[in-house]
Amino acid sequence: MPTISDVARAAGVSMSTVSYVLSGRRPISAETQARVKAAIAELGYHPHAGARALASSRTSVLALVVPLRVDVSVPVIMQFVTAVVTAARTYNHDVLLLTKDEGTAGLERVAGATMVDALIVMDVERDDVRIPALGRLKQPSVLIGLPDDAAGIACVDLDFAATAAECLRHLAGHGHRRIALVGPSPAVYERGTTYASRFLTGFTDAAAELGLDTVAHPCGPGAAGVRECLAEIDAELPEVSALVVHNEEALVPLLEELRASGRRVPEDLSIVAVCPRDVAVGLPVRLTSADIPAHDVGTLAVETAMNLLDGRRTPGTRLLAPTIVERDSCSSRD
Amino acid sequence: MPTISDVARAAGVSMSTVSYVLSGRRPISAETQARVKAAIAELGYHPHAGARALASSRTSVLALVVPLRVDVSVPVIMQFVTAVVTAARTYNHDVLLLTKDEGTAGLERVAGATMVDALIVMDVERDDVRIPALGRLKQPSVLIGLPDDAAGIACVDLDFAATAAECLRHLAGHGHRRIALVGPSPAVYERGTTYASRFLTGFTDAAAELGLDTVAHPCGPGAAGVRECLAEIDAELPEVSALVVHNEEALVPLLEELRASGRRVPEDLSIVAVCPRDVAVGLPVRLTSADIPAHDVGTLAVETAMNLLDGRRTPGTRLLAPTIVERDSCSSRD
DNA sequence: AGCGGTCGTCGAAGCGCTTCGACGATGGGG
DNA sequence: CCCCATCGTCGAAGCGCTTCGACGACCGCT
Repeated sequence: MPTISDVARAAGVSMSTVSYVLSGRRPISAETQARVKAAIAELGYHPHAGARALASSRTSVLALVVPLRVDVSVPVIMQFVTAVVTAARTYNHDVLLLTKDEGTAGLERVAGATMVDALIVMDVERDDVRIPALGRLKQPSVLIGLPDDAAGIACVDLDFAATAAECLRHLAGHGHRRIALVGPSPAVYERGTTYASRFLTGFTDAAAELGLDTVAHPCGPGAAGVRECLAEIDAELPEVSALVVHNEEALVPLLEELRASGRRVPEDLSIVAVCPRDVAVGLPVRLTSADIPAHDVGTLAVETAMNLLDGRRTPGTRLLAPTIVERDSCSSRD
Repeated sequence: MPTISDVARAAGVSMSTVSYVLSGRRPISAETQARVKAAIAELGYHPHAGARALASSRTSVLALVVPLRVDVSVPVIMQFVTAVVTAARTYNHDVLLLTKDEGTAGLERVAGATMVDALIVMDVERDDVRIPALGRLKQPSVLIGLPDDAAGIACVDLDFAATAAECLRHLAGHGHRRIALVGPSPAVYERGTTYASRFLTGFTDAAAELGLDTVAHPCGPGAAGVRECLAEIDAELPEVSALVVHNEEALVPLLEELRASGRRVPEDLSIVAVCPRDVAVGLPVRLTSADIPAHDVGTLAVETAMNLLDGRRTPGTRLLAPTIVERDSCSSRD
């Protein structure tokens, strides 16, 4: 492995000159640059990450904390992950993958050891113990999600309250007045994952504002969860004409259950789903959906982290506006 | 951030003593150890990863290369990833996440910069360009998968040929003689992902050996792919009584399509699927399946990497034996 | 002609850790 | 009783890089 001084010797310059060519932090003449770059290419030189980190106290690595045990759909998580990794690479950063189950210790380990420049944390809860821990680190962090007390922390997420309102507005625009929310699994609410409650609040508020008759129910896993949820909805809101489904896992069994019980979508029941586009179009009925912009959120999280690293002040919380895409699961009533 | 010399001063010993307490590479008296550990705890000392890497040329980081664009099911990939991350932590290592689309450059970057101690590479293809590149690195690597020429490289995977044979044996044991393989998407074959061809070869060989009538077809994405695949199977092998499905993505639309066309599982058609357990039990019909042991494979990959790092010789290729779990999708004929 | 200011480059001082050789202090064997 | 191991600890030399201060050379002014 050649070192920077091998390169310097080969190019007939000093180590510092090589370093400045690489970092661009001081002006170097075109000819010198060319000679240095040639030497680098010829020797196949790669700067040693550890040495660089030691001397500069920057690592070019981002930590990404992902949930391991999940009630939220795996493909969605993976979309966030790939968005973050891809975006990080555009800033010449790599991504160190931590799992949520390491809790606070994992954060402290990688931050304390100066393994990363910044942290991006997914799946934050209402009153997440990791938040105070993050505050104590010397590295900046960005949350994907929105805890109760987001003071002083950068947060990025979809605006779930607005999304719920938009779903209702869309259905109301098609003449629906009796609408039910099929929510995430009860476990998600209990854990205090705030996107669930933000969506629910948005749903309830918009329903009141629009003068709609609504009920909301969490929906447990599997066909059994779906059946139970539907039964409760039917009992509490007879002649419901539309469903807002904020639960990806429930989508397949839900459509199956409706089909089995002879209710056609959208003729008998309209559906607006909250899910990534590819899920919406991959089902037997192409669902009208509010997109979960995992890619945008992940990218924005990385950008925010980079701004923080550059000492730029950033808005504390960034909530992305919802987008509804009309497909085949929504009919009009009048 | 306290450094090792702060700790040394606080404990009244030299830096090297602190270092030896931490690494255990030289004997240190119990009293001294206690004093040092107390100082470490009190100061909240964390060794600086970069400095450590520079001095010792070991990073305690593993690179994991995952496929980004996938025809293989995302949850399965995620299972490998979590297995690798979890196993790595038991060896006090962290995981740097690379995506396959960076190709050879990504490997060379992290290896050249000494960011990682070893590499674990998923989704290797028949004649993967990354294999020669891996050979050139100074770090060892472990493949999850099996290329054509696995000489000199550590590989870990499920024994797909044996798995196929086992599936056929299971069905033959239930009296089935006319059996079709629903394979991965054509794209998977074209890309040269060898698990597909290994499975196919195992299927064909075992069919001959058992004297079965079989056909094999790849199965494109979505409901359309399934329909086409089934049509071809029915045309080429009338009165087929069982399906071996080696394609997770096809499972949902396949069951849907069978239901829609009035074929009951398992009364009219038996199915053995190749997929992780949770997928097999999460469908309308609980499928008899050959397990994809993502967790075991991931763990074994990490163990292999650690052995390699310790200079231990390891068997070049480790293929895990299949396990078939009987559920509700297989009926007997006689 | 003399002065200040860029520009391009160099030298050297660390960054925080590991590890090698050395060295007193014990202890056991001949 | 002496010698040689062994044990526990220390000092110092790097590991490969960044960065700060310095310093000629050269420019355009006055």
